[in-house]
Amino acid sequence: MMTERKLATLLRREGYKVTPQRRAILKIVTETHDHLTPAALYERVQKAQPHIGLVTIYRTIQILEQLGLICEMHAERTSRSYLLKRASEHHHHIVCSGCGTVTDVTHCELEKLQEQLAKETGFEIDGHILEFFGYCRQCQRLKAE
Amino acid sequence: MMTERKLATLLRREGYKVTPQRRAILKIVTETHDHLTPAALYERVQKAQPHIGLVTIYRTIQILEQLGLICEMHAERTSRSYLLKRASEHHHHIVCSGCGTVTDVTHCELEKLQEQLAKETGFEIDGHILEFFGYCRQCQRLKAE
DNA sequence: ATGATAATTGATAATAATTTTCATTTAACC
DNA sequence: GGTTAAATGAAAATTATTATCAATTATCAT
Repeated sequence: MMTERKLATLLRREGYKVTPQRRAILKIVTETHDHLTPAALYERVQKAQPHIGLVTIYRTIQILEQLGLICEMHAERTSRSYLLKRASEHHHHIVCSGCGTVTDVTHCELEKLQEQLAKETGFEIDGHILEFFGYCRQCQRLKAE
Repeated sequence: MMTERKLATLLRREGYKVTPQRRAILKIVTETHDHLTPAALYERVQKAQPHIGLVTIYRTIQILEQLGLICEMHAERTSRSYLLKRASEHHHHIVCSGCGTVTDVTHCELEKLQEQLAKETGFEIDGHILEFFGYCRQCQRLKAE
């Protein structure tokens, strides 16, 4: 499991400083199971670090993304949103439209389809994005009420 | 094949007026094979309608999207981008990272996977987004040079 | 064809998301 | 503890998108 401490070590190893602001961000990111926009992350981090600036959030997100430690979601449109990369292999997400909880889908069987499509279309296919959305158990109950 | 004229008829049928501005937008959208951001569409439409406002582009895109006549792309992040919906059924796209050309993938076999995932995770899965990216034949050649 | 009417347009301003700049502060290393 | 390069935050700049509103215009019934 990825913890704040492990992420901090990874950052340090890459030459980044581990500041209290960054530590607070790492804490939130490792503890949450849903995807967060920069603004949402900012709001949560402020509780621990009231004087943090939104810019710091943006900058830290950028670093974490470059190091492949967080994933960007694709289904959201108004703002970007991110979540901790829990699975190290290639994987996809199921996102709850109700609460934003994200579950990983680690068995991806699109490579065959991808090869077939490459033959059919002449494209050299480098990758794909795939995301499922719907309602998690809890939100299904809430909807039913 | 979808033409400017057919789209215009559909708009009129839905109670929308077909203005010269909209006609110019429809023309570009039906003639291009890549996805366009509002700004890119604006730039192209201006050649035919120099006095058109960017707002009109946004508004027309919104109508076309509501009527299901264009698709929004998911891979782009800085701005939204759209393309004519050529296949009426559920389908996906292969996008060229070089030139932006989009090819439809009309055989989607994710329903089974989706059912399986629903069982495994307890999610009620409503849908998915899937997009492939890589290089089209022409851009492969250009890269090779 | 013409005129009435409601929708559309475009200029402008407002809002939202993201990035840049730069002087000040600070984590990491010795 | 001191040095140094990186990080921070305030503020401004940029980019994307949406809202407002007076002037214009496509459509439809004549």
